[in-house]
Parts: sequence; C-alpha cells; structure tokens
Amino acid sequence: MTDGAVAELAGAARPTLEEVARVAGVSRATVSRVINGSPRVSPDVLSVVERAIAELNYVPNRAARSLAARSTMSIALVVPEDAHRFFGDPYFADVVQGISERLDDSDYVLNLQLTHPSSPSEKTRRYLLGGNVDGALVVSHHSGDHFLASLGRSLPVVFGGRPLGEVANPGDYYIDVGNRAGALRGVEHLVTRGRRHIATITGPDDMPASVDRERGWRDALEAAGLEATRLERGDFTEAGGIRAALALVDRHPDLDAIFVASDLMASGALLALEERGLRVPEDVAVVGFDDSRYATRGRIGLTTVAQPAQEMGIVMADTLLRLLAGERPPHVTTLGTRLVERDSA
Amino acid sequence: MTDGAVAELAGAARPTLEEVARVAGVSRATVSRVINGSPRVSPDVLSVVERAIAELNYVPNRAARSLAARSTMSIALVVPEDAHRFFGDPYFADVVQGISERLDDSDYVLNLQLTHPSSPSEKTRRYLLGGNVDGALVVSHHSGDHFLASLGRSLPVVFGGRPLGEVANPGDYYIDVGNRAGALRGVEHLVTRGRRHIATITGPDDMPASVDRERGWRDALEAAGLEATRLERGDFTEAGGIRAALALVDRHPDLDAIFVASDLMASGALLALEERGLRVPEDVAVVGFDDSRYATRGRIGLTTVAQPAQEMGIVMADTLLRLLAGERPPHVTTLGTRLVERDSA
DNA sequence: TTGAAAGCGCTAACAT
DNA sequence: ATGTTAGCGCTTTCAA
Repeated sequence: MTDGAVAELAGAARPTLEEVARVAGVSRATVSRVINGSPRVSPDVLSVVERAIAELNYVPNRAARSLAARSTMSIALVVPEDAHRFFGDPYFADVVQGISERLDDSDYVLNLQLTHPSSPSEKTRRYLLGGNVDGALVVSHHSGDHFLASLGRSLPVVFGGRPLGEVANPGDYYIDVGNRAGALRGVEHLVTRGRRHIATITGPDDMPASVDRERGWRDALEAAGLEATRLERGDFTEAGGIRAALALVDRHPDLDAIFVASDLMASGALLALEERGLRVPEDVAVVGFDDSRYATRGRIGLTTVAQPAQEMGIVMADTLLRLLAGERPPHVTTLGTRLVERDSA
Repeated sequence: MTDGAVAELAGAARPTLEEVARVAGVSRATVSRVINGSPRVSPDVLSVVERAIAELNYVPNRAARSLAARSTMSIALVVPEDAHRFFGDPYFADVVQGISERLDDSDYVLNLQLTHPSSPSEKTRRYLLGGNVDGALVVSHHSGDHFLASLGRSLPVVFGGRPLGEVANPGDYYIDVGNRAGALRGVEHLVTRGRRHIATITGPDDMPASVDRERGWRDALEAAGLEATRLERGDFTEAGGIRAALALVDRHPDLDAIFVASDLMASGALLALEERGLRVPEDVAVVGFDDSRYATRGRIGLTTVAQPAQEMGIVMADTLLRLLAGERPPHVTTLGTRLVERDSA
C-alpha cells in the first residue's frame, strides 16, 4: 500500500470508539456496551452515545473487535465443486440465496471458498482452520472428502445434505431433504397414473441425494409389486440425462415412465425421448426432482418433486447461527418435499 | 459462545507468534519478518524460525494482523443481482471462477456480497465502507446504482464491464469486453454468408453490454449498406429470447438472420424459430454472443461471439491486486472477442 | 540483522 | 450503571 491515494482512501478519517466516547462524554467501555446492545446502559447515556455515533458516522473496526472478542463474525461458505457445476445448478442458487437471506439479518458476513472437489487447497485448509471464520457452511452434492468430513471436529460446521454413509460423524450437523420419501411420492404418482414399467435415471452413486432417491424409487416399485430393474446412472447434467434416457429406451423398449433424479437430467431425457419419437406423457411419463427452472423451460412442463432449496439455505444458516450463539440446534433437520404436477406425468 | 464445546473448538490451542518466537529463540519482530517475507532476516535465523512455525503448526491470526497492519486482506465480491440471475448466467460463473483462480495465488480472500440490484442494503454499505475489506470487485450486468457508482471514491474498486454512460467516473477502474467490435464481427459474418435482412435481439437498454452490442450490429449493417430496422429488445433470459424472436419473425417475415445479444436468448430464439417451422440456418441464420454452454446445448450448435469471461475475472482480480499493491494498473482494460463458428450461421 | 517497545481499536473482567 | 485496566496477537518504528 505504498500508493498515496490508495492509502489515503483506506485510512480515511474513520473515527474510533475512543472519539465517540470523547464526544459523548463517556468511557470507551460504555460506548462498547452501546454498540453491543448491552442492557446495562441508562436510557439517557444511550441516546447521547447514539447521537455521537450518528454524528461521527462511526463504524466499529471489525479486526479490532475480532481480536478482542475472539470471534470473527464471519462464516465460510465452502463449495467443493468447480464453479460451473456450482453456478450451473439452480439448486445451489437457491441454497445460497437462502443463506444470504438469513445472514442478512445477522452480523455475520459470508466468505466464499470455492475449492477443488477432490481436495481443498492448502489455502482453504489454512483459512478454515486458521481462525478466520467462526463457522462454516458446506454445500455440495459430493461428500467423502476427508478434510471436510472431519472439519466438524475443529470448527462449528453445518452441512447441506446428508453426509455419505449411513451415519455421519456423530456430532455433525446437517440439513437434509426427504429425498427418499420424495422419490417414493414421485414414483407413486407414476403408479397411480397406471404406469407399470417405471425406469429411473439416477445420479452418481457417491452422492447421498442420488442414493436416497434411488431407494425411494425402489420403495415405491416394491410397494406396488413392480420390478425395479430399469436403471441407468446419470451425472446430474443435461447431457448425462440424454445419454441415460437413450440407453434406457433402447434397452427397455417396454418402458412407460421414467423417474429422473434431477430436473436438469429430466430435461435431457425429454430431449432424448423426443429424439426417439416418443410422446410425453402418452408414451412415456416423466417425473423429475428439484422443481428448478429447468422444470418449466422446455416445451412441456415437467412434473417434479419439489425440494425446498432456498429453505435449505435458510435453515443451514440458522442452524450455524444458533450453534455460534451457544444454543443446541438439532443435529439433523430434514426438509420435506412436495409433488408439483405439470404435463409430463 | 457460551457453549462449552463450541468455545473449546474455537479457542483450541492455536499457537501465537510469541510462542513461535520463544521456540525459535528469537524476538517476535523477527518472527513477524519471517512471516511477511522480509529480506532483513539472516538465512540461519530464517530456517530456525521456519522450523518452529512448522513444528507448532502456526497460522497467523488474521484479525491481529489486520489490526496492526491496517489492512484486512480480504476483498468483497459485490453482486448487485438477485441470486438466480447471478447463478443462472454462465457468464458470471466464468467470471467468478477467474476471480477465484487469481485470488488463489494471493493472500486475499473473497467476501461475497449478494445485494439487491436497485439499492444495496444498509448492511452492505456499512460493510464496504466500514473498512472490512481492502477493495471491492463489482460484477453485474447492471449499473447506474448511485452507491456503487460512487464506491470507487471511498475504496479501491474494479468493475466488471463498462459502467453505464459514455464515460465512467474518471478514476474508476473497469475491465470491459469489446462488445461493439465483437457484435460487428458477428454481424459481418452474417453479411458474408449472404444475409441481407439481419435483425437483432438486444438486451435491456440500461446495460452497457447490451447497448454496445446493438451499436456493433448497426455498425456492421451500415458498413454493408443494409438497413438496421429489425430490432427487438430482450432481457437476457431464454423466455425473453423466445418472445423477441417470435415478435421479430411475425413483424418481419423477410428476415433471414438474427444477431442475438446473448447465447441464452439465442437459445430461446432457436426454439421460437423451430416453433414457427423455420430452419436454421437455411431460412434464418443465428449468431449469438457469449459462447456459453447454451451455445452447444441445443440440437444445433450456435455460431457465436465468444467473450473471455474467465479472463475477465482474472483480469479484474489482478487489477485490484495491483491497485492494492500500490501499482498503477490501467483504468480501462478491454478484452477481445472471437467468432466461434458452429451450425447456426 | 535483530530486539524493545509502542501501539492498532476494541472487549471484558473487575472495581466502583 | 459506569469507569479503569488489561490485554487480544500482530506490525512497525526506533535503537542497537
């Protein structure tokens, strides 16, 4: 910061708490109490101090605060996905929107940490473990990363989505979506509509959401006495959906419905079906999952299992905030889904 | 932080600089010099200190550092767009990817500030002006916000995209894309291909990128002696592209080409054209802008003007970093575009 | 090249 | 209810 102009900007006459104290004619401790909303301040002193703060346009110095209070008032948003995956998926958009919304009501700020899915960079590790944030929010479809999985032992962390494996580290906090129940509901809908040869396009088998939705599909078929043999694995991309749907119709010409684990893949499936000259829903009914913008983007509206992505964000943030406030929020919160009927099934 | 477990986690035995100094048998000042890469440290002392740092697994406390050094080592990423717009646009994904990439090589971290497009919240204002960050990066298609427009006077700021209006605040730093030249090139391509009734679908007229691309379209038509009358304004969404294209073909049945100001809108236009039974490129040639994933998503590949979005992010971050380092980077950097030929024109 | 010492701006006991 | 007094962990003159 050797540049004069920049230095001047950066250091521009920001009043300190001490100056506020002087102007208000009180001690620094009192000003500090006012700032932190302590109840131990008399009304008149309060107003005098507030006036001084307004007059001087005082804004507390965050670094000093952090140092003295041993808390940074910031939260890391860890995204172990590459930017395209992250941004391309409307689900994340909603989650982040929700997080951002909830945090707006707090004094915490969000630090974005885009990190490589396979292994967070040294910088990220240092950052997270170096006391730069008070807590972390981890959003990703993936999981299984060693570092992140154990992050909860060194820092208050809330995961979006159930960690991989039947049980998470005991003590972990996570917000899950009723993926299995939602998928079950979606497939039931297909059954109700008279479909009998119901296939599924799943996501990668290393993602809990994917595994759970596949289970729901099986649950529903089993309950209906149908066989769960028509399965193709996708990768949560549109291209993957196209590929999987093509493989499915070629391998199982009798299929009359597909439950797809995400709207984006479903959107690809719709394209593939059209390509093969199959009508939706007449020949093949399709149910997606998400209720993202992809559900209404194509020629025909996608019937889909809606998951409350934005609420996921809100609840994640809320849970972490409660944790930081010393409360004991539930370790697992499961959010419900609902079926949104459109044209495809 | 009254919760025992949380408090313990947060305060877990992090060694201080002082302890490193003790272990290394030197003064705190020396350790500080080592940390900050000062040249005034003898090789042997350097290695002793480094060993101590490694041994203790020492990570400097950011707050203390900020307080003492009067710099926060963090940068705000201000996004005056609602989350959906932001995340839905692959352009932003690339920009953020670029920013994140460049920042990975630095000691700065990114603070995400999603703010309302029309007027940043009080919290955001306080945050930015309250000395919480050393500088800011503003990415948005919009501009014209008073607060953000004047932000550059209080803090080192780099804008992505040219600010609205012919000239920016003198002193502002921004990275622009050769939108006009790019559009010109795209339309020239159409002219070369023998098209004579070339329409355009623009973006909102309050976005510089949009205005510039429209200009480029006019430039090209004028240079070719063609008339620039077939224009429809879109909104940079796919639905908008559909709407605009429909309006265009209905109003100008003679049209034989459309230059669309974004791939997403072009993708909509392709849908609309198909809807009307027009073949692409035989009946109507289409050129988009961006070279985003939407360019290759549809049935037919989109010929488009590629803009270096990721580079935009890299250059933005780089410019801010240089500014913060006291250098004098150029106020305006214009990035080039190039035509990517696929099937649509 | 190294160390001593004085803060950076705030919070948090502890007194009063 | 308010003030006094120590720091929080680091950087940075200034001397040596």
